[in-house]
Amino acid sequence: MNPEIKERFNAFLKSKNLRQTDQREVIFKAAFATDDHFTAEDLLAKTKAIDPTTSRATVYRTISLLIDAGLLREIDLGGDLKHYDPNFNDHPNHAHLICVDCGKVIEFSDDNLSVIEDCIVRRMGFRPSSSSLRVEACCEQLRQSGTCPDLINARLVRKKVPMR
Amino acid sequence: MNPEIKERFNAFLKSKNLRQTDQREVIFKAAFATDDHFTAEDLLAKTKAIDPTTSRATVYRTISLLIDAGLLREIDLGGDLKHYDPNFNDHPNHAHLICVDCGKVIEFSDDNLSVIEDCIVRRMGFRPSSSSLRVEACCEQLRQSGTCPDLINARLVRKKVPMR
DNA sequence: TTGGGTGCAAATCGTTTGCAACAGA
DNA sequence: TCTGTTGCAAACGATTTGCACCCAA
Repeated sequence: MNPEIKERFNAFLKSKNLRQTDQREVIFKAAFATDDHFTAEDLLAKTKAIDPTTSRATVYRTISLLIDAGLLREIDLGGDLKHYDPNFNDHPNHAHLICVDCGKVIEFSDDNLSVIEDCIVRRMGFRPSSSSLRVEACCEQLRQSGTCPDLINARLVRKKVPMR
Repeated sequence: MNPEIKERFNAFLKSKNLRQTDQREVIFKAAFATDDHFTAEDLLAKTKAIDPTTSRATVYRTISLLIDAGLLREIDLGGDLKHYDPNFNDHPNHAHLICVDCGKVIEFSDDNLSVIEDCIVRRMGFRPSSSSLRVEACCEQLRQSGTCPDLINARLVRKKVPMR
């Protein structure tokens, strides 16, 4: 995990006169240990694996802090739960492709796409500040062979496949 | 309002052995009277304006039906409430630009964008089925003149500006 | 010391559901 | 008639909040 992110969190806390607590430390670690996205409940579980005494309320409150600090982003994976993505620090403009067959989530980014999007928005008289793209798609493997390796997990679990 | 959409709804109901009821009629009318997007609560209000006896439960149930029928799409406007967009029938690939200053929502679509997106996803081995793009941006007018005509409505109300 | 932080449990709020009465086909 | 449909109120589930106690600075 990129140590610079932790620096930024500490700086953010200081700038707002907020405190560096053990709980915030643990939740931060849990959130950025991998670049997997997660729900609030996922993060509570990851956190409790490190320190079982951490409360759900504090996890929610810390998620808000991390978002305010610009370190975490809420992403729309199309389900009913909110998902959070800790990977925008390393890949600022990535989008999400969701396999409608197995629920796999694949991150991708493309400069041509970013540039075109930027142009269109500017031509409309705006200055882009953030964008979020989600594509749902079927995998060719399933289409051709009638099966998909991850089909068992379909819909319920949205597994992440990291960027390149 | 495009009368063909109503046909499609009726055909959908028939195909599923579902019934054409007065409530579904009224809710449908309320949803497609304009091409404005709405929340469930918005739709309940629009519906009650026509027939005050319609219940919240039926509105929610009918929204699900309209989505299953492919006539209505859930869209992500970034807030906490789910929004629904009845305008994908006339503009199948449109995206949403949200002004971070006044909350205005502007629909747009662009063929270059659609094509590039399609190419990228296919190159990754998938066949695209649906995509959702939301861009947040600041309006130049605010940046230059320090004011924006709709600033008063900032954040809370997300007003819609229709396509072209 | 002191103002922010925490855990707990209760409250909130959008959405779903069980059920008895109702109504298309 | 036979099912699907409705309204109501209760249930649900994710998230937020009030509060008394706790602790970083």
